[in-house]
Amino acid sequence: MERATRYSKKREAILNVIRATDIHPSAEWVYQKLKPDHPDLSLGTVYRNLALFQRQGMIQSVGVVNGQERFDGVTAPHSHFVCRRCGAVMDLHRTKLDVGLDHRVEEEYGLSVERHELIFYGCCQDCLGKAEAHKI
Amino acid sequence: MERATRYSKKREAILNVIRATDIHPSAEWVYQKLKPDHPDLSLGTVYRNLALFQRQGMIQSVGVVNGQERFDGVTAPHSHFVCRRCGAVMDLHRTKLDVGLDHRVEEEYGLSVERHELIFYGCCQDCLGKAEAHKI
DNA sequence: ATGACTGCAAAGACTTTGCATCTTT
DNA sequence: AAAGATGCAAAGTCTTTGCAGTCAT
Repeated sequence: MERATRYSKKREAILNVIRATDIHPSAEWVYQKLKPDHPDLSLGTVYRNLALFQRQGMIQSVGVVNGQERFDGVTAPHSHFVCRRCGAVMDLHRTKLDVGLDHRVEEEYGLSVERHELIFYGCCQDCLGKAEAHKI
Repeated sequence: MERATRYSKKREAILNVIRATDIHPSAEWVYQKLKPDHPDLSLGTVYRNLALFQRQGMIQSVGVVNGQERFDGVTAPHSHFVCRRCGAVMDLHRTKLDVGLDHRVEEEYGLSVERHELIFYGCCQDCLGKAEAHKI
């Protein structure tokens, strides 16, 4: 059983920052974002709370991009796109996956499936534009 | 342009090891597997060659599981299952994804899509069994 | 007061890299 | 001989953790 959690101003702030952005931030990004308003915040606290939020199911990991784990405050199922050039992670809310897919995989392979991730890799619009500009 | 690559006994061995298994090994696993036959192999060489194989498109990363990057010698599109308990990564060859998906995402979002990954997370059969045995 | 939360800094884990040496061509 | 490949070990990144002090209940 997870021990009781008390209120904490910094914990609240960390969750708010994650929920207020759609860039799927890393721990470091959250830390930098909060530093101005919480000068005494430490990176360890960010990591500890990210881990807590994950255990509680309030946020999810989108995976590791360029060595840094990226998080998503939206836990409803949706797909992601990862730019291999700049590391941007974006939501693809319009790309729906079959709702029964998890269950079908369970049946077919005899596994217990909790969730799935559909991730597209490529080059984002920004980077495509920059690459183009560079060539000219 | 990638500089020319010469033959190397160890490089060949590394690729063979990856191609001979379906466990989606980590660098460390490849290293340990080769150590008996190549006592003077170094982990750095494994990393360097894994990076090379990736650039050449001979292997692909399946992502980072429990802190370690995992690789797949099969580059043809297929889905994966990751056990959150033991970290096992397995192929789901029977779970096909729409072939035109990449292209449709490109059109819909104005991105350049190279490939996608569909990964299921849950508990594998082995771990389900162990959990069951533990309860009794 | 109790026990959770945090800052700080050290430790850990994985990966990358510089350099001298060995191999391939 | 020239240039790539490797071993070794140091360095680099990101993340976790121990401990003493602080804060919520």
